[in-house]
Amino acid sequence: MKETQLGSLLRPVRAGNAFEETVERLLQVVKLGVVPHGERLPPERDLAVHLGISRVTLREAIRSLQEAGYLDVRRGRYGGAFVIYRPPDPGGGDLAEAVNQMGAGDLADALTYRMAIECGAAQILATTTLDSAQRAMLLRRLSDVNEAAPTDYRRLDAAFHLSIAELTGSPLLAAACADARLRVTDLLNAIPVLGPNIAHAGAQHQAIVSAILAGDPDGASRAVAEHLEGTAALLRGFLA
Amino acid sequence: MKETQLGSLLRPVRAGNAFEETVERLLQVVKLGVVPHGERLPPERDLAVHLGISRVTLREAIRSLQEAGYLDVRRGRYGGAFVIYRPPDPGGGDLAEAVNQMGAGDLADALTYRMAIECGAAQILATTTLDSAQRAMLLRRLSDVNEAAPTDYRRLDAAFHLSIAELTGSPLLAAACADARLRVTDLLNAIPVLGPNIAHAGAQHQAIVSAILAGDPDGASRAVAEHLEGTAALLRGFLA
DNA sequence: CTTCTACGGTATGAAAAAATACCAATGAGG
DNA sequence: CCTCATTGGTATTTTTTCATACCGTAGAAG
Repeated sequence: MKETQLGSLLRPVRAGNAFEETVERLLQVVKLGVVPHGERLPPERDLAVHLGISRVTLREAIRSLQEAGYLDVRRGRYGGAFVIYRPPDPGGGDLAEAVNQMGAGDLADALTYRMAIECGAAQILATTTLDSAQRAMLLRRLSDVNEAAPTDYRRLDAAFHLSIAELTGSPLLAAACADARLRVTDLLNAIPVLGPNIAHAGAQHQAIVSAILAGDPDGASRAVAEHLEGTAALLRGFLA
Repeated sequence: MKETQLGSLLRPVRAGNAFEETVERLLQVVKLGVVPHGERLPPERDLAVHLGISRVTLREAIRSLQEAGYLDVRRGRYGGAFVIYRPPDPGGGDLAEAVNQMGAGDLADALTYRMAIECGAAQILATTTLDSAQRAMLLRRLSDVNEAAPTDYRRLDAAFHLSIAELTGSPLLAAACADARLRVTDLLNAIPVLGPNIAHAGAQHQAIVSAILAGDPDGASRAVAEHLEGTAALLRGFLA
């Protein structure tokens, strides 16, 4: 009984070594399309500072991503680490395989976590008074994703969801939201991007934004819950 | 515009060195009263495994807490690291000082984060069908905190809040909830535990549990929001 | 076609952290 | 009392990570 609480606090101080964590982080930046195909990552020195690691460790991580075919690293001025990864076929991959690569418990955990974070974020944003720039940003992200080509859909969808957390002004919340999304990226990428689904998701995105702008926390939260429950149910279905 | 999103993902891979993080973690276990006065921490070897660090690093952290007067370490069988820390006077400390030790931005961040996480967790728990053991646990935690002596109040309050996240069954969410609480522990400890406040909080705790058991997500979320908003407003008031 | 400079590439020594093995003390139980 | 299992204490080596300084390259600008 007290053991549960100890477990929540005495969890690992660090997920792995600096190298592995860095590879993972960069990989997700690439897979999420935050730095899209053809673009380059920030210079090594800057990146190392932002990630809070030494340049040596960062370089090891970059090299492993280079060898894995995600990055093209060029030297000289105007050089850098260019993303050559292309998001998987929007037609979808082997979802069952992707789901089973992750443990059943881990999947449920990730889905619950994401649901809580994103509902909470939307709810908070709906209670906040947004200035015009913030409203513009939100609407911009909404139209971006709802007008996206299939190839860019996942990337812009992620950007939209993340924007909600970022607009709350809480870096902690934004980080948690990014983290939650990262845990299901591979699974989402395996789901085909189909017209009807996009249209449905688009309406839900619109509902989320409307509730936020209307200052309706319950509505915003419920809209997010409905939106996420769709994919969550789909993913859970592949556990059996 | 894209810079914000990069910032959310290219944040530091690790908060500090292993030693500092370990000290911080253990300190919060002690301050939160998860291991109460007189009890002992798990054996070093177990602890090191749970925290994912080497025993050497763990021992350095323990020694610094020992020197700081939080722990009494005894050797031999039935020995261990015993907590000798006593929670601060429930009469409250210097709140203004505690608030100003933390940056204004950090405080707002922490409060927003906590609000989102706890609202989300309560909401999710309210949509879950709880078995009898889970209901019993929730009610137990509720009565624990609502019947607590002033000395134990903060500890049992923390346990109650954390239980909500734990009962969702998501370790990630539980960890996030613990983390959110830890960020405001020092501030809460500086707030005097007064009769009227306890009574008020008790009613709110009751409302939260009722909404959860009634399967009312919006109500649960709103109850949590109201509960947290009280202390949040108080803390924010000390920023000026 | 030279220069300038922002980038990646390399080398080296120090520090932090981990892995491993072993020592020492304590106190309950026989 | 003595035993012995469990716990903290110590020492040593290896691996990882960091800090710093410096080298090499490309390509735009002149």
